[in-house]
Amino acid sequence: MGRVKPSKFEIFLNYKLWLSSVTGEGIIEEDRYELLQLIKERGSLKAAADEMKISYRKAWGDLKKAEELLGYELLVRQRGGKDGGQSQLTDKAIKLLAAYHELHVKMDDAVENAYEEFKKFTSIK
Amino acid sequence: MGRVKPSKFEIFLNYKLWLSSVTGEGIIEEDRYELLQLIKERGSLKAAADEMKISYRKAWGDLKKAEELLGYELLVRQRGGKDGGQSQLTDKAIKLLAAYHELHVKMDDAVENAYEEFKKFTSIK
DNA sequence: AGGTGATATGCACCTGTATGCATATCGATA
DNA sequence: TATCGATATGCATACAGGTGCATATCACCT
Repeated sequence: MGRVKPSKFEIFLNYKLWLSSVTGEGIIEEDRYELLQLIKERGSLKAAADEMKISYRKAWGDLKKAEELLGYELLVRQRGGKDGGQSQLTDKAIKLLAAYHELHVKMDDAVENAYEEFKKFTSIK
Repeated sequence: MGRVKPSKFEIFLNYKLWLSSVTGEGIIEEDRYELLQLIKERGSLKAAADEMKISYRKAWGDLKKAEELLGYELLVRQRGGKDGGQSQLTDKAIKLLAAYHELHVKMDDAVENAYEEFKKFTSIK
């Protein structure tokens, strides 16, 4: 979520950006982006969920739904083995993350600009 | 809520913009903007709520909370009278709406641009 | 072969938010 | 001054999404 605080005013300007299916169901938004990012770093869904302090149950369910909506896999999962298992991002997932990030950066800029406009409003009062 | 559909791809790009208090509590977002807009046109909170198909109870509660967070009134209410009563927007409310709208227009542009970036992603596939 | 720890998934519960319902207040007009 | 319809507000219920818990599966390592 983006956030800007116009000075001298107790109003904050926020925005949320997300990718969705035709039906409007969310695929990737702020939290899922972070979750995927953490999985990429930790190589584990559980570790990522723990870090984000959300239940593994939810993290898993969210990703499953996202994959279902996208029609392709976001994770390469491995069960069993030395450490019990692990998960990595697929190439598509990595590209999707990059695209989302790109979008977010652009939106941040836009909000920053819009903020100027808002300051005018606050000065009119 | 803004929405753009990158062609040839079943993914939609959405965003939501809202003003909030320091604590993050929402003051004005899409729905409340529309509600206020309708009140402006109809001169009635009830009529606006009906039109939006939300309960009067909720509409009323939402506005009350918004006013509370802003620290000033959004509506000039009148109870009783010929038609039972009516509501109009205060000057501040009108300015706030205009400011919000301005922000939204800017964001729409930004999304439109970001959309180009996203198309690149979809072509990589 | 058994232990271990992450992935996989159903289900019951919990909690915050919306909806509905009930009721009070108010004031111009008939 | 009685009526009517919108504003005002409490409260109980309905509902959705998240959390926790339980349980199964899997495969490397000792």
